[in-house]
Amino acid sequence: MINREEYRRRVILTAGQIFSRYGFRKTTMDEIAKALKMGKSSIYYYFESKEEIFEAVVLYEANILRNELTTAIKSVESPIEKMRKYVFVRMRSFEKLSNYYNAIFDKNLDHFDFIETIREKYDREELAILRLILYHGSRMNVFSIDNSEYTALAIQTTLKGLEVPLFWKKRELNIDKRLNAILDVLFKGILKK
Amino acid sequence: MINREEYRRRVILTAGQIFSRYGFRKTTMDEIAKALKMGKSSIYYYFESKEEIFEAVVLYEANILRNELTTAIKSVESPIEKMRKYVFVRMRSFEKLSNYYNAIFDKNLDHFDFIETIREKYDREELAILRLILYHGSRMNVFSIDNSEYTALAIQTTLKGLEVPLFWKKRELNIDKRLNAILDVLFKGILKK
DNA sequence: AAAAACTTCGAATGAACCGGTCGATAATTC
DNA sequence: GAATTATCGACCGGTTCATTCGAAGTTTTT
Repeated sequence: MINREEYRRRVILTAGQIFSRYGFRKTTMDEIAKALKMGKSSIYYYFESKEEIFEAVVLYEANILRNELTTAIKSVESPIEKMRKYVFVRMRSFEKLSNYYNAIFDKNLDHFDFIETIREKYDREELAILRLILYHGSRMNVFSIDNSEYTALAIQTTLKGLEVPLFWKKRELNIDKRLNAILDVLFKGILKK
Repeated sequence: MINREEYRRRVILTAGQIFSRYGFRKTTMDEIAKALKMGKSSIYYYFESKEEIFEAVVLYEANILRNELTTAIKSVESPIEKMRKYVFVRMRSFEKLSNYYNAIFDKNLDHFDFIETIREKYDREELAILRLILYHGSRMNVFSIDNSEYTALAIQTTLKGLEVPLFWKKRELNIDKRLNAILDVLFKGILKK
Protein backbone atom coordinates (compact mmCIF):
# COMPACT_ATOMS: atom_id res chain seq x y z
CA MET A 1 0.00 0.00 0.00
CA ILE A 2 2.89 2.26 -0.76
CA ASN A 3 1.82 4.23 -3.74
CA ARG A 4 -1.93 4.13 -3.82
CA GLU A 5 -2.34 7.88 -4.04
CA GLU A 6 0.36 8.20 -6.65
CA TYR A 7 -1.37 5.61 -8.78
CA ARG A 8 -4.74 7.25 -8.42
CA ARG A 9 -3.12 10.48 -9.48
CA ARG A 10 -1.67 8.87 -12.54
CA VAL A 11 -5.03 7.46 -13.49
CA ILE A 12 -6.69 10.82 -13.01
CA LEU A 13 -4.14 12.58 -15.19
CA THR A 14 -4.33 10.10 -18.01
CA ALA A 15 -8.07 9.61 -17.90
CA GLY A 16 -8.47 13.37 -17.81
CA GLN A 17 -6.71 13.73 -21.11
CA ILE A 18 -8.90 11.15 -22.77
CA PHE A 19 -12.13 12.40 -21.22
CA SER A 20 -11.36 15.92 -22.33
CA ARG A 21 -10.86 14.69 -25.84
CA TYR A 22 -13.77 12.32 -26.25
CA GLY A 23 -16.14 13.02 -23.40
CA PHE A 24 -17.38 10.60 -20.81
CA ARG A 25 -19.38 8.27 -22.98
CA LYS A 26 -16.96 7.82 -25.81
CA THR A 27 -14.06 7.13 -23.50
CA THR A 28 -13.66 3.46 -22.73
CA MET A 29 -11.96 1.84 -19.79
CA ASP A 30 -9.84 -0.12 -22.24
CA GLU A 31 -8.47 3.09 -23.65
CA ILE A 32 -7.61 4.47 -20.25
CA ALA A 33 -5.97 1.18 -19.34
CA LYS A 34 -3.99 1.05 -22.53
CA ALA A 35 -2.80 4.62 -22.09
CA LEU A 36 -1.67 3.66 -18.62
CA LYS A 37 -0.05 0.47 -19.84
CA MET A 38 -2.14 -1.42 -17.34
CA GLY A 39 -4.65 -4.18 -17.46
CA LYS A 40 -8.19 -2.87 -17.43
CA SER A 41 -8.98 -4.79 -14.28
CA SER A 42 -6.08 -3.19 -12.46
CA ILE A 43 -7.72 0.18 -12.66
CA TYR A 44 -10.54 -1.22 -10.60
CA TYR A 45 -8.07 -1.83 -7.88
CA TYR A 46 -7.76 1.92 -7.47
CA PHE A 47 -11.18 3.13 -8.48
CA GLU A 48 -14.67 1.79 -7.97
CA SER A 49 -16.01 2.66 -11.36
CA LYS A 50 -15.67 4.74 -14.45
CA GLU A 51 -17.88 7.32 -12.85
CA GLU A 52 -15.64 7.58 -9.83
CA ILE A 53 -12.70 8.28 -12.10
CA PHE A 54 -14.71 10.91 -13.87
CA GLU A 55 -15.65 12.50 -10.60
CA ALA A 56 -12.03 12.60 -9.51
CA VAL A 57 -11.00 14.11 -12.81
CA VAL A 58 -13.59 16.85 -12.63
CA LEU A 59 -12.64 17.61 -9.05
CA TYR A 60 -9.02 17.77 -10.05
CA GLU A 61 -9.70 20.05 -12.99
CA ALA A 62 -11.84 22.28 -10.85
CA ASN A 63 -8.93 22.74 -8.49
CA ILE A 64 -6.60 23.59 -11.33
CA LEU A 65 -9.09 26.18 -12.45
CA ARG A 66 -9.31 27.67 -8.99
CA ASN A 67 -5.54 28.01 -8.86
CA GLU A 68 -5.27 29.51 -12.30
CA LEU A 69 -7.87 32.07 -11.39
CA THR A 70 -6.32 33.18 -8.14
CA THR A 71 -2.83 33.44 -9.59
CA ALA A 72 -4.25 35.29 -12.56
CA ILE A 73 -5.75 38.05 -10.47
CA LYS A 74 -2.69 38.22 -8.29
CA SER A 75 -0.46 38.71 -11.30
CA VAL A 76 -1.67 42.22 -12.00
CA GLU A 77 -2.30 45.25 -9.85
CA SER A 78 -4.83 47.45 -11.58
CA PRO A 79 -8.44 46.51 -10.87
CA ILE A 80 -9.28 46.77 -14.54
CA GLU A 81 -6.56 44.30 -15.40
CA LYS A 82 -7.58 42.04 -12.58
CA MET A 83 -11.11 41.91 -13.89
CA ARG A 84 -9.98 41.43 -17.44
CA LYS A 85 -7.60 38.63 -16.55
CA TYR A 86 -10.11 36.90 -14.39
CA VAL A 87 -12.74 36.92 -17.08
CA PHE A 88 -10.42 35.69 -19.79
CA VAL A 89 -8.84 32.93 -17.76
CA ARG A 90 -12.23 31.81 -16.63
CA MET A 91 -13.61 31.55 -20.12
CA ARG A 92 -10.56 29.93 -21.59
CA SER A 93 -10.64 27.26 -18.92
CA PHE A 94 -14.29 26.75 -19.39
CA GLU A 95 -13.75 26.15 -23.06
CA LYS A 96 -11.35 23.41 -22.15
CA LEU A 97 -13.88 21.93 -19.78
CA SER A 98 -16.77 22.10 -22.19
CA ASN A 99 -16.03 18.61 -23.38
CA TYR A 100 -16.76 17.24 -19.96
CA TYR A 101 -20.06 19.02 -19.91
CA ASN A 102 -20.92 17.69 -23.28
CA ALA A 103 -20.11 14.30 -21.97
CA ILE A 104 -22.54 14.65 -19.13
CA PHE A 105 -25.47 16.07 -20.95
CA ASP A 106 -25.47 13.15 -23.31
CA LYS A 107 -27.92 11.15 -21.31
CA ASN A 108 -28.01 9.75 -17.80
CA LEU A 109 -27.20 13.00 -16.07
CA ASP A 110 -29.10 11.48 -13.19
CA HIS A 111 -26.00 9.99 -11.64
CA PHE A 112 -23.96 13.13 -11.82
CA ASP A 113 -25.51 15.29 -9.17
CA PHE A 114 -22.02 15.73 -7.74
CA ILE A 115 -21.46 18.13 -10.61
CA GLU A 116 -24.20 20.33 -9.22
CA THR A 117 -22.49 20.36 -5.86
CA ILE A 118 -19.17 21.41 -7.34
CA ARG A 119 -20.87 23.97 -9.47
CA GLU A 120 -22.64 25.56 -6.56
CA LYS A 121 -19.49 25.68 -4.54
CA TYR A 122 -17.57 27.31 -7.35
CA ASP A 123 -20.33 29.74 -8.04
CA ARG A 124 -20.04 30.94 -4.49
CA GLU A 125 -16.28 31.18 -4.73
CA GLU A 126 -16.50 33.04 -7.99
CA LEU A 127 -18.89 35.48 -6.47
CA ALA A 128 -16.47 36.08 -3.63
CA ILE A 129 -13.61 36.70 -6.03
CA LEU A 130 -15.65 39.07 -8.15
CA ARG A 131 -16.73 40.99 -5.08
CA LEU A 132 -13.13 41.20 -4.02
CA ILE A 133 -12.05 42.61 -7.34
CA LEU A 134 -14.90 45.08 -7.29
CA TYR A 135 -14.20 46.07 -3.72
CA HIS A 136 -10.54 46.49 -4.46
CA GLY A 137 -11.38 48.64 -7.46
CA SER A 138 -13.71 50.72 -5.37
CA ARG A 139 -11.11 51.25 -2.72
CA MET A 140 -8.57 52.32 -5.31
CA ASN A 141 -11.12 54.76 -6.61
CA VAL A 142 -11.26 53.15 -10.05
CA PHE A 143 -14.72 51.66 -9.88
CA SER A 144 -17.80 53.27 -8.52
CA ILE A 145 -20.24 50.66 -7.36
CA ASP A 146 -23.39 50.94 -5.34
CA ASN A 147 -23.88 47.37 -4.29
CA SER A 148 -20.93 45.06 -4.89
CA GLU A 149 -23.05 42.04 -4.04
CA TYR A 150 -25.47 42.61 -6.88
CA THR A 151 -22.88 43.91 -9.28
CA ALA A 152 -20.86 40.75 -8.79
CA LEU A 153 -23.98 38.71 -9.41
CA ALA A 154 -24.67 40.64 -12.58
CA ILE A 155 -21.21 39.96 -13.91
CA GLN A 156 -21.44 36.32 -13.00
CA THR A 157 -24.75 36.04 -14.79
CA THR A 158 -23.23 37.50 -17.93
CA LEU A 159 -20.36 35.05 -17.82
CA LYS A 160 -22.75 32.18 -17.41
CA GLY A 161 -24.66 33.47 -20.37
CA LEU A 162 -21.52 33.14 -22.43
CA GLU A 163 -21.09 29.55 -21.40
CA VAL A 164 -24.23 28.47 -23.14
CA PRO A 165 -23.13 28.79 -26.76
CA LEU A 166 -19.82 27.35 -25.64
CA PHE A 167 -21.23 23.94 -25.12
CA TRP A 168 -24.30 23.89 -27.26
CA LYS A 169 -22.68 24.81 -30.50
CA LYS A 170 -19.14 23.57 -30.55
CA ARG A 171 -17.46 25.96 -32.86
CA GLU A 172 -19.13 29.19 -31.96
CA LEU A 173 -15.99 31.23 -32.31
CA ASN A 174 -14.94 34.75 -31.40
CA ILE A 175 -15.52 34.31 -27.73
CA ASP A 176 -12.63 36.69 -27.31
CA LYS A 177 -14.31 39.39 -29.32
CA ARG A 178 -17.51 38.99 -27.39
CA LEU A 179 -15.66 39.00 -24.10
CA ASN A 180 -13.92 42.21 -25.00
CA ALA A 181 -17.18 43.82 -25.97
CA ILE A 182 -18.77 42.79 -22.70
CA LEU A 183 -15.80 44.06 -20.73
CA ASP A 184 -15.95 47.34 -22.56
CA VAL A 185 -19.56 47.77 -21.67
CA LEU A 186 -18.86 46.75 -18.13
CA PHE A 187 -16.04 49.21 -17.66
CA LYS A 188 -17.67 52.12 -19.37
CA GLY A 189 -20.65 51.74 -17.16
CA ILE A 190 -18.53 51.25 -14.11
CA LEU A 191 -15.58 53.57 -14.46
CA LYS A 192 -15.60 56.90 -12.70
CA LYS A 193 -16.35 59.69 -15.05
CA MET B 1 -33.65 11.42 -58.54
CA ILE B 2 -33.21 15.15 -58.52
CA ASN B 3 -30.80 15.89 -55.76
CA ARG B 4 -28.96 12.73 -55.09
CA GLU B 5 -25.52 14.26 -55.47
CA GLU B 6 -26.42 17.26 -53.38
CA TYR B 7 -27.59 15.00 -50.59
CA ARG B 8 -24.49 12.90 -50.75
CA ARG B 9 -22.48 16.06 -50.54
CA ARG B 10 -24.35 17.16 -47.49
CA VAL B 11 -23.76 13.84 -45.80
CA ILE B 12 -20.07 13.99 -46.64
CA LEU B 13 -19.72 17.48 -45.21
CA THR B 14 -21.51 16.73 -41.99
CA ALA B 15 -20.03 13.31 -41.46
CA GLY B 16 -16.62 14.77 -42.20
CA GLN B 17 -16.92 17.16 -39.30
CA ILE B 18 -17.86 14.41 -36.89
CA PHE B 19 -15.29 11.95 -38.16
CA SER B 20 -12.56 14.53 -37.84
CA ARG B 21 -13.54 15.13 -34.26
CA TYR B 22 -14.07 11.60 -33.01
CA GLY B 23 -12.51 9.35 -35.60
CA PHE B 24 -14.17 6.55 -37.51
CA ARG B 25 -14.91 4.21 -34.73
CA LYS B 26 -16.31 6.61 -32.20
CA THR B 27 -18.60 8.26 -34.70
CA THR B 28 -22.02 6.67 -34.83
CA MET B 29 -24.56 6.68 -37.61
CA ASP B 30 -27.05 8.09 -35.16
CA GLU B 31 -24.88 11.12 -34.61
CA ILE B 32 -24.47 11.72 -38.31
CA ALA B 33 -28.19 11.31 -38.83
CA LYS B 34 -29.03 13.65 -36.01
CA ALA B 35 -26.64 16.28 -37.28
CA LEU B 36 -28.33 15.98 -40.65
CA LYS B 37 -31.79 16.07 -39.12
CA MET B 38 -32.54 12.84 -40.92
CA GLY B 39 -33.67 9.41 -39.95
CA LYS B 40 -30.73 7.09 -39.61
CA SER B 41 -32.15 4.73 -42.18
CA SER B 42 -32.41 7.52 -44.72
CA ILE B 43 -28.68 7.84 -44.91
CA TYR B 44 -28.58 4.32 -46.25
CA TYR B 45 -30.56 5.49 -49.18
CA TYR B 46 -27.55 7.52 -50.26
CA PHE B 47 -24.69 5.44 -48.99
CA GLU B 48 -24.12 1.74 -48.77
CA SER B 49 -22.42 1.76 -45.41
CA LYS B 50 -20.58 3.77 -42.83
CA GLU B 51 -17.38 2.79 -44.51
CA GLU B 52 -18.54 4.14 -47.83
CA ILE B 53 -19.26 7.47 -46.18
CA PHE B 54 -15.86 7.43 -44.63
CA GLU B 55 -14.27 6.69 -47.96
CA ALA B 56 -16.14 9.57 -49.57
CA VAL B 57 -15.10 11.90 -46.79
CA VAL B 58 -11.45 11.02 -47.09
CA LEU B 59 -11.60 11.42 -50.85
CA TYR B 60 -13.23 14.77 -50.42
CA GLU B 61 -10.69 15.96 -47.88
CA ALA B 62 -7.86 14.78 -50.07
CA ASN B 63 -9.21 16.97 -52.85
CA ILE B 64 -9.43 19.96 -50.57
CA LEU B 65 -5.85 19.38 -49.61
CA ARG B 66 -4.80 19.19 -53.24
CA ASN B 67 -6.48 22.52 -53.92
CA GLU B 68 -5.03 24.19 -50.90
CA LEU B 69 -1.60 23.08 -51.92
CA THR B 70 -1.80 24.26 -55.49
CA THR B 71 -3.25 27.64 -54.59
CA ALA B 72 -0.64 27.96 -51.87
CA ILE B 73 2.27 27.61 -54.24
CA LYS B 74 0.60 29.83 -56.80
CA SER B 75 0.14 32.57 -54.23
CA VAL B 76 3.83 33.44 -54.08
CA GLU B 77 6.49 33.93 -56.70
CA SER B 78 9.85 33.24 -55.14
CA PRO B 79 10.85 29.58 -55.20
CA ILE B 80 11.90 29.78 -51.59
CA GLU B 81 8.48 31.02 -50.58
CA LYS B 82 6.79 28.45 -52.75
CA MET B 83 8.67 25.69 -51.04
CA ARG B 84 8.06 27.16 -47.62
CA LYS B 85 4.34 27.61 -48.20
CA TYR B 86 3.96 24.17 -49.66
CA VAL B 87 5.61 22.52 -46.72
CA PHE B 88 3.65 24.44 -44.14
CA VAL B 89 0.26 24.01 -45.75
CA ARG B 90 0.95 20.35 -46.23
CA MET B 91 1.83 19.79 -42.61
CA ARG B 92 -0.97 21.89 -41.25
CA SER B 93 -3.50 19.97 -43.32
CA PHE B 94 -2.02 16.73 -42.33
CA GLU B 95 -2.43 17.62 -38.73
CA LYS B 96 -6.11 18.15 -39.37
CA LEU B 97 -6.32 14.80 -41.08
CA SER B 98 -4.45 12.92 -38.40
CA ASN B 99 -7.70 12.14 -36.67
CA TYR B 100 -8.87 10.13 -39.62
CA TYR B 101 -5.69 8.17 -39.59
CA ASN B 102 -6.02 7.53 -35.93
CA ALA B 103 -9.48 6.31 -36.64
CA ILE B 104 -8.25 3.80 -39.14
CA PHE B 105 -5.36 2.36 -37.26
CA ASP B 106 -7.62 1.47 -34.40
CA LYS B 107 -8.27 -2.03 -35.60
CA ASN B 108 -9.63 -3.62 -38.76
CA LEU B 109 -7.49 -1.64 -41.14
CA ASP B 110 -8.04 -4.60 -43.42
CA HIS B 111 -11.04 -3.02 -45.07
CA PHE B 112 -9.40 0.27 -45.74
CA ASP B 113 -7.01 -0.54 -48.52
CA PHE B 114 -8.54 2.32 -50.46
CA ILE B 115 -6.49 4.57 -48.21
CA GLU B 116 -3.35 3.04 -49.63
CA THR B 117 -4.57 3.78 -53.13
CA ILE B 118 -5.21 7.42 -52.34
CA ARG B 119 -1.95 7.69 -50.55
CA GLU B 120 0.00 6.34 -53.46
CA LYS B 121 -1.73 8.64 -55.87
CA TYR B 122 -1.05 11.67 -53.72
CA ASP B 123 2.52 10.67 -53.15
CA ARG B 124 3.01 10.75 -56.89
CA GLU B 125 1.29 14.10 -57.16
CA GLU B 126 3.31 15.52 -54.33
CA LEU B 127 6.47 14.40 -55.98
CA ALA B 128 5.42 16.14 -59.18
CA ILE B 129 4.72 19.37 -57.33
CA LEU B 130 8.00 19.25 -55.47
CA ARG B 131 9.86 18.65 -58.68
CA LEU B 132 8.06 21.56 -60.23
CA ILE B 133 9.06 23.86 -57.41
CA LEU B 134 12.62 22.66 -57.60
CA TYR B 135 12.71 22.99 -61.34
CA HIS B 136 11.25 26.46 -61.17
CA GLY B 137 13.81 27.43 -58.57
CA SER B 138 16.57 26.04 -60.72
CA ARG B 139 15.38 27.97 -63.74
CA MET B 140 15.26 31.17 -61.75
CA ASN B 141 18.78 30.48 -60.65
CA VAL B 142 17.85 30.29 -56.98
CA PHE B 143 18.36 26.59 -56.41
CA SER B 144 21.17 24.50 -57.67
CA ILE B 145 20.09 20.90 -57.99
CA ASP B 146 21.76 17.97 -59.61
CA ASN B 147 18.89 15.58 -59.88
CA SER B 148 15.46 17.08 -59.19
CA GLU B 149 13.90 13.61 -59.14
CA TYR B 150 15.94 12.44 -56.22
CA THR B 151 15.97 15.76 -54.46
CA ALA B 152 12.20 15.81 -54.53
CA LEU B 153 12.14 12.30 -53.15
CA ALA B 154 14.49 13.33 -50.37
CA ILE B 155 12.24 16.20 -49.36
CA GLN B 156 9.18 14.01 -49.49
CA THR B 157 10.84 11.46 -47.29
CA THR B 158 11.63 14.11 -44.73
CA LEU B 159 8.03 15.31 -44.70
CA LYS B 160 6.80 11.80 -44.23
CA GLY B 161 9.20 11.43 -41.38
CA LEU B 162 7.50 14.36 -39.72
CA GLU B 163 4.12 12.74 -40.07
CA VAL B 164 5.00 9.92 -37.78
CA PRO B 165 5.06 11.73 -34.45
CA LEU B 166 2.02 13.59 -35.68
CA PHE B 167 -0.23 10.61 -35.35
CA TRP B 168 1.55 8.44 -32.89
CA LYS B 169 1.85 10.92 -30.12
CA LYS B 170 -1.03 13.30 -30.22
CA ARG B 171 0.37 16.42 -28.71
CA GLU B 172 3.90 16.39 -30.02
CA LEU B 173 4.09 20.12 -30.42
CA ASN B 174 6.45 22.53 -32.15
CA ILE B 175 5.97 21.06 -35.55
CA ASP B 176 6.45 24.61 -36.77
CA LYS B 177 9.82 24.91 -35.14
CA ARG B 178 10.93 21.63 -36.55
CA LEU B 179 9.64 22.52 -39.99
CA ASN B 180 11.56 25.75 -39.95
CA ALA B 181 14.70 23.98 -38.92
CA ILE B 182 14.31 21.48 -41.71
CA LEU B 183 13.63 24.20 -44.23
CA ASP B 184 16.70 26.06 -43.09
CA VAL B 185 18.85 23.04 -43.62
CA LEU B 186 17.23 22.39 -46.94
CA PHE B 187 17.80 25.91 -48.21
CA LYS B 188 21.30 26.31 -46.94
CA GLY B 189 22.27 23.13 -48.66
CA ILE B 190 20.42 24.05 -51.77
CA LEU B 191 20.87 27.77 -52.25
CA LYS B 192 23.48 29.03 -54.63
CA LYS B 193 26.49 30.27 -52.81
C1' DA C 1 -55.88 9.51 -61.31
C1' DA C 2 -53.66 5.11 -61.16
C1' DA C 3 -49.26 3.14 -61.44
C1' DA C 4 -44.51 3.48 -60.91
C1' DA C 5 -40.58 5.27 -59.04
C1' DC C 6 -38.41 7.90 -55.45
C1' DT C 7 -37.64 9.07 -50.59
C1' DT C 8 -38.10 8.81 -45.56
C1' DC C 9 -38.25 6.52 -41.41
C1' DG C 10 -39.63 3.57 -37.22
C1' DA C 11 -38.86 -0.78 -35.63
C1' DA C 12 -36.36 -4.90 -35.47
C1' DT C 13 -32.03 -7.69 -35.48
C1' DG C 14 -27.88 -9.75 -34.67
C1' DA C 15 -23.28 -8.90 -33.81
C1' DA C 16 -19.81 -6.28 -31.47
C1' DC C 17 -18.62 -3.65 -27.53
C1' DC C 18 -18.02 -2.24 -22.85
C1' DG C 19 -18.16 -1.67 -17.85
C1' DG C 20 -17.53 -4.47 -14.38
C1' DT C 21 -16.47 -9.20 -11.85
C1' DC C 22 -13.82 -13.12 -10.45
C1' DG C 23 -10.39 -16.09 -9.57
C1' DA C 24 -5.77 -17.24 -10.59
C1' DT C 25 -1.21 -15.69 -10.02
C1' DA C 26 2.72 -12.70 -9.35
C1' DA C 27 5.22 -9.58 -6.36
C1' DT C 28 6.08 -7.80 -1.97
C1' DT C 29 5.98 -7.69 2.98
C1' DC C 30 6.08 -9.80 7.40
C1' DG D 1 6.49 -19.41 3.71
C1' DA D 2 2.24 -17.36 4.91
C1' DA D 3 -0.21 -13.12 4.34
C1' DT D 4 -1.01 -9.06 1.82
C1' DT D 5 -0.82 -6.25 -1.98
C1' DA D 6 -1.15 -5.72 -6.85
C1' DT D 7 -1.91 -7.27 -11.77
C1' DC D 8 -4.34 -9.36 -15.20
C1' DG D 9 -6.79 -12.57 -18.54
C1' DA D 10 -11.09 -14.41 -19.33
C1' DC D 11 -15.62 -13.93 -18.99
C1' DC D 12 -20.62 -12.00 -18.47
C1' DG D 13 -24.83 -9.78 -19.45
C1' DG D 14 -26.67 -5.63 -20.71
C1' DT D 15 -26.24 -1.99 -24.10
C1' DT D 16 -25.07 0.08 -28.35
C1' DC D 17 -24.50 0.10 -33.07
C1' DA D 18 -24.59 -0.64 -38.08
C1' DT D 19 -27.60 -2.36 -41.08
C1' DT D 20 -32.12 -4.28 -42.90
C1' DC D 21 -36.90 -4.25 -43.99
C1' DG D 22 -41.25 -3.00 -44.98
C1' DA D 23 -44.62 0.29 -44.71
C1' DA D 24 -45.96 4.80 -45.64
C1' DG D 25 -45.49 9.38 -47.86
C1' DT D 26 -44.23 11.97 -51.95
C1' DT D 27 -43.28 12.98 -56.57
C1' DT D 28 -43.13 11.68 -61.40
C1' DT D 29 -44.74 9.15 -65.25
C1' DT D 30 -48.23 7.08 -67.94
